[in-house]
Amino acid sequence: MTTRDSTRNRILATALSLFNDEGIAKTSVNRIAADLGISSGNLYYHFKTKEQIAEWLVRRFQERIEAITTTGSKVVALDDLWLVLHLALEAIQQYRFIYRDVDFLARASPRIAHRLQQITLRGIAGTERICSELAKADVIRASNEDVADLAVQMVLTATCWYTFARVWPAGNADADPAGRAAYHVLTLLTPYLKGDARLYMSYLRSKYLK
Amino acid sequence: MTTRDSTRNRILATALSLFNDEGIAKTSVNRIAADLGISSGNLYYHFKTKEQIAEWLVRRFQERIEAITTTGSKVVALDDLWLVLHLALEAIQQYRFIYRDVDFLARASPRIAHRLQQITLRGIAGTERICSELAKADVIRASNEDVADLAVQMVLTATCWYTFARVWPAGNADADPAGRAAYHVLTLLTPYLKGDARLYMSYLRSKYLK
DNA sequence: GTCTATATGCGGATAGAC
DNA sequence: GTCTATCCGCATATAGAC
Repeated sequence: MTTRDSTRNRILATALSLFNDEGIAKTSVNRIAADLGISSGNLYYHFKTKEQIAEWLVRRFQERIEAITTTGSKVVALDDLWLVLHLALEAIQQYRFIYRDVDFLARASPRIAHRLQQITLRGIAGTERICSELAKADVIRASNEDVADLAVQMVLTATCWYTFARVWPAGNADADPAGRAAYHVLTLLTPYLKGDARLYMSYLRSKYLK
Repeated sequence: MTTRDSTRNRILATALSLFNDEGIAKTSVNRIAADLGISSGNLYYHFKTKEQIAEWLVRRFQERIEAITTTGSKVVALDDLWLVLHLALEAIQQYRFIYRDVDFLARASPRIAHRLQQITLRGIAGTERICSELAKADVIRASNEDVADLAVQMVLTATCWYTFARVWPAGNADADPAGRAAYHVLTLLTPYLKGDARLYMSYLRSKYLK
């Protein structure tokens, strides 16, 4: 690993942290450099613009999300969905600036906008696949149409959760935010659940709603 | 009406339009003044800061939303919910900068953050009331717990819809965006619907999904 | 109420030395 | 690769004339 790679990564790490904590709009390139202890001239050597930094972070997020949603393991129980959801929501939380500042990002660069749309479409497709496997495994009872609607709703909830939590006081204070978020996404399945899957949901409810 | 009020209102109108079109972060006070054809000095006479402009817009939004959700008319059919939803989503669309830049706004001022939380809580409470009336009227079959979850999901979807549509290609291109959004919120009720309410949903589906 | 003029500072970005 | 120095432009905000 060359020194150059290392600095690049440290820039990305510091930027991610600042973007998450202060918001992209309020984070200046100078600030990133200062926090990292390097000169802004040096930073500009590695990234020509702030948008370029953001784009690389989005790219990393995409890789991570797609690694999660394309694991081809079989889905036969609610727990399998729970795991995937949890991993995805952890990633979303670690890169939470993305969905908090979606509008800013999409405006800043058409390439980022396109990448975000890709992520959404693949997320919905992956979720749809998982749900229809759950239907096949008799965990839920749902038509193809139901499953399609469900997948959209689940992805919407997952991606918007941390933003929504900001305006819903009951939604944030929590030791395990990703778990709480995953619970809320799973709640969408409630009316479709069959048999013991209902019991599992009750267990999750008791765990996440005090 | 004095001249002062008129200018104030024109500032708010221009600011709203620019916030919606360009985003708050990218809209400078100078730009608002320029678009309006007044000097920035004049604008500062009316509003000390950009946040103050935003706060007044949020206040107006709140008044409008609360006027919608506190209309005490009886809810006996899906159509009653449809109307309320449509009005709320039209308001959300007209003030769409609010939920697009929620994070920015909440950071900019604790008072705005608090106001947004108020709006959310009252929105959820109002939605819950409507849903339980629908249950009483036998339009849907849902427990109190179901209704509580449902209300949160509906408000989340309604408030985040226009943001989500930005990353979901299938969600935006539409002649009647508020109608489309309302349809998606109503979809959450699908599994709970009884009897002819199902037919009504089918009708909406055919109308909004081509 | 409204304007012009201006102070002040910060963020983005580059040049050139080491 | 990294630093220092620096330029440019824009945004916020104020002072004072009309």
